Amino acid sequence: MTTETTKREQDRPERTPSLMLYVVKQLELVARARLDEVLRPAGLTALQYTALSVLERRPSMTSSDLARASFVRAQSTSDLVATLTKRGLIQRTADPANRRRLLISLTDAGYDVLHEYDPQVALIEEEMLRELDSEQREQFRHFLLAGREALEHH
Amino acid sequence: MTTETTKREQDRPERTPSLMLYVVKQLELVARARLDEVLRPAGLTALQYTALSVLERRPSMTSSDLARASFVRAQSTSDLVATLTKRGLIQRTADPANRRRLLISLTDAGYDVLHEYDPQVALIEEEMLRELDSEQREQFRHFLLAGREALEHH
DNA sequence: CGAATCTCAGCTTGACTGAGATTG
DNA sequence: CCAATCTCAGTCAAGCTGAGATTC
Repeated sequence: MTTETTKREQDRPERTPSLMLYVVKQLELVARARLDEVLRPAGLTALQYTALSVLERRPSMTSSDLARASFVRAQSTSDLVATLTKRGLIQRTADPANRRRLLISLTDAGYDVLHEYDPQVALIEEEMLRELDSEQREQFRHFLLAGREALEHH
Repeated sequence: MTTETTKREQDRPERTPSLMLYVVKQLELVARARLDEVLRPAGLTALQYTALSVLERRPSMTSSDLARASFVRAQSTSDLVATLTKRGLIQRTADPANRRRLLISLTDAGYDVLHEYDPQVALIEEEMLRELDSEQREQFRHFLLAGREALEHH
């Protein structure tokens, strides 16, 4: 037991208010839990749903592109891509200009399942922003994007 | 090949600007990557560091409390607690008032390693908030906390 | 040859579920 | 008896590294 050597409370300096880094993490945790809950009937995880919506926004990505957009290694997306391909939600076709690239795109089924959940996902988003007027929402978005930009470039 | 049945771009409605839910996730991803990078020399993950700082803020938690604070099951923290205990960063002592509760607290070593990284963690935080003045930082914090609150209570 | 991409194999972390023991 | 806690065992998801093949 090391109790004898434990600093007493009053020997320890006060800690600053909880880090915003930590609050960001908590918000993401709660949001993902809510997303998973809504998507469970479709047999989709929040990660898979996010991948589909990234693909819709930026069609004709390779899995490497998808990985970079998600800040992970290219190898890590292979299971994800395999699963979504097997379920017929995405399709891969060789890039005619560069045969080592396999371009991924949404199938109609992928497009449909993605938008089937739009209303419920929008509801979660709306709930998160409930207290905020439209000006505050724009500020919030700006703060989040600025933080991401600032940390992204090493 | 399902190319024949793929909807053409112009048949698909425009998608709304990217979800804030998604931007929150990206910010968290980048921030965690930066934290892991800084903590690597200490052999600590961002998760472990976060657990230590939660424990400092709210001493004498049980692993169940810690789990609740992190929105995970109590069983999921067992490896984390075991690892930190083995490394001598936390200690567990029976609650005299309730012998089935094992109270977790930081050891001096845990306290020291936690604060050894304060400056570097504060730098990441500062970098994330670089563009924001103090009023904006308060707003940002408020937005994050309000979002967490709103989503938390189902 | 070098850089980028894709694939395969194996590993690690951190969640999860379920069952059982103990305590209040 | 019930609820909460802790522990153990097994599973699963999603990252990682490393190696090898292919293509530009």
